[in-house]
Amino acid sequence: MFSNRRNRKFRRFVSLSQDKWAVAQDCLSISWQLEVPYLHPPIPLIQQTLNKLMKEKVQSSYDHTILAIPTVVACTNEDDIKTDSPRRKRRRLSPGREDEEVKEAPTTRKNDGCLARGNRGEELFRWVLNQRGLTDTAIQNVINGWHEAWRRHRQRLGQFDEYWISLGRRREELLKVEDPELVIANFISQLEAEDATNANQANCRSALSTLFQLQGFKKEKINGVALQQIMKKPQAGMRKPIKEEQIWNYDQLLKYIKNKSDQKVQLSEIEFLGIVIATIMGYSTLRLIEVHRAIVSKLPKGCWQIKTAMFKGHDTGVTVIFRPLDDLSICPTQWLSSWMNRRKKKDEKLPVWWLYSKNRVASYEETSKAVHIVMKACKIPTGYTVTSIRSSSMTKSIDQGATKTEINRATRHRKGSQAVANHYDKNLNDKIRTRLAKL
DNA sequence: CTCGCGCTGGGTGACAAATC
DNA sequence: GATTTGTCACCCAGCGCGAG
Repeated sequence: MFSNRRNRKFRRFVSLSQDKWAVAQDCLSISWQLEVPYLHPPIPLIQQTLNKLMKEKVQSSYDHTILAIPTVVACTNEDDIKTDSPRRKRRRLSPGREDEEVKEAPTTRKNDGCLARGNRGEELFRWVLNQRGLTDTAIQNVINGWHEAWRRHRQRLGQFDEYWISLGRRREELLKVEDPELVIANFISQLEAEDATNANQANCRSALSTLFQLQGFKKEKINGVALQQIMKKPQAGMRKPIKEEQIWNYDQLLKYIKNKSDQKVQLSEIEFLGIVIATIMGYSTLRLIEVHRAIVSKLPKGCWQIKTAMFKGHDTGVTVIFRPLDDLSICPTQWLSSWMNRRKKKDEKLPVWWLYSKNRVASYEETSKAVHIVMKACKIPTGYTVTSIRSSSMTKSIDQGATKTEINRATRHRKGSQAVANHYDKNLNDKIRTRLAKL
C-alpha cells in the first residue's frame, strides 16, 4: 500500500498516483478486508491508516499486518518483508544472512509460508536432518556432496512444504510418518491433478525420496509398487524418443576458423573467445562448462595443457594436452597462444577467459554467447546447442572410421559406446539404406 | 531525474548421462 | 529400464549505470 511501481515490495500494490500496474489507486478508499496489508503510509496519513485498520478489522488479524513507518523501515529485515509470490520474487540474501536464518529455523515462526520456495525447502531439509541429530556441519557436508542436484532438491522440497502446510499438517508430523511411500504418492498425485510437468513430478519424487532416505528409511519403504505405478506416466513422458537427427558438418566450422586465422587482429574479443573455445571443445570433446572452469597453462614445444574438473559422472579432474597439428590455422594450440598473446606482460597471470573490454573473467553465459556467435557466423542452422559441437566432431570421427576404442577414450564416457550411440553419433542411416538398395 | 540496457542470480523445462 | 543428477537454454525481476 502507498507505494509505486519503483519501490513496491510485492507484485500487487496500491499506488498513490495513477499507475496501470497498480491494483488500485488511493489506499484509503479501498477495502482491506481480504488482504494482508503491508502498509507504508506517508507520515501525514499514519493516523488515518491506523483508524482504517481498526475500523476494517482486517481478516488476517493484526499480527500479520505490517505497518512500516520511517523508523521501522530503517531496520526492516528480511523476515518483515513478505513476498506474495515466492516463485517470481527474487531472493537477495547475503550468505551470512542465510546462515543466521538457518539458525533461527523457527518452528514457531508464524509466517514461514511467505518465504521464497527454495529457502523454505532448504529450511525444511536442514530442520529434518537436525531433528535426526545431525550437526550443522554434517548437514552442510551432505549438501556439499551435490553439485547441482541440491539447487533442485531445495526447490522441490519447498514445493512439498507448501503442499504439506496446505493440507493443514505440521512439520513435526513429518517426523512421525510411518509410510513415506504414501506421502510421496499422494503428493505426486496432487501435482498430477494440478497439471505439473512430468519433469516437475519426477524431481519432486526424487527430492522427497532423498529426504526420507536421509531420515533413515530404507528404500523399500519409500519406493513401493503403488508409487511405481503412479510414476509410470511422467517417466514415459520424459523418455527420449530415438530419432534420426541431422547434424551439421564439422568441416563447416573448421573452414570458418581457418579463414579467420589470418585476420585475428580484426576479430572482436568476444568472437575471438568464441573461436578459441569452439576449437577446444571440438578437439577435446569437453563440455562448455568444463572448458569454462578450466585452468590453462603453456608447456614446452608449443603444447598447451587444459586442466579442469568433470562433475558429470566422474567427479574427477581431467587434463587434456594439445600438441601442434600440421595445419596450425585450425589448431587449438595456436589459437590459445594468440589469445594469450593479446594480453600485456604484466597481466599474464590473469585467468584464461579474462575479458579486457569488461575487465573481468567471462561469465559462463558470455562464453556460451561467444560460441553461438561463431556458430552463427559459419552458417550453422539456428537451434543447435553448443554441445552439438561434440556431436559434430564425434560424428566426423566415426565417419572417418575411428574405432570404438578410440571414440571411447576420446570422449571419456563411462558407458562409452552406449552414450555415444544414443546422443552423439549423428550419422544418418542413409549409407546403409543406399547399400541395401543396391541389387 | 528518467529511460533503456546489460548484468545477475534464482527458477524451471528439456535434455544428457551417470548409477542403481 | 528406473532413478538421479549434471548441463544447456531461457525467463524474469531487480539493480546499477550511462545517456539524454
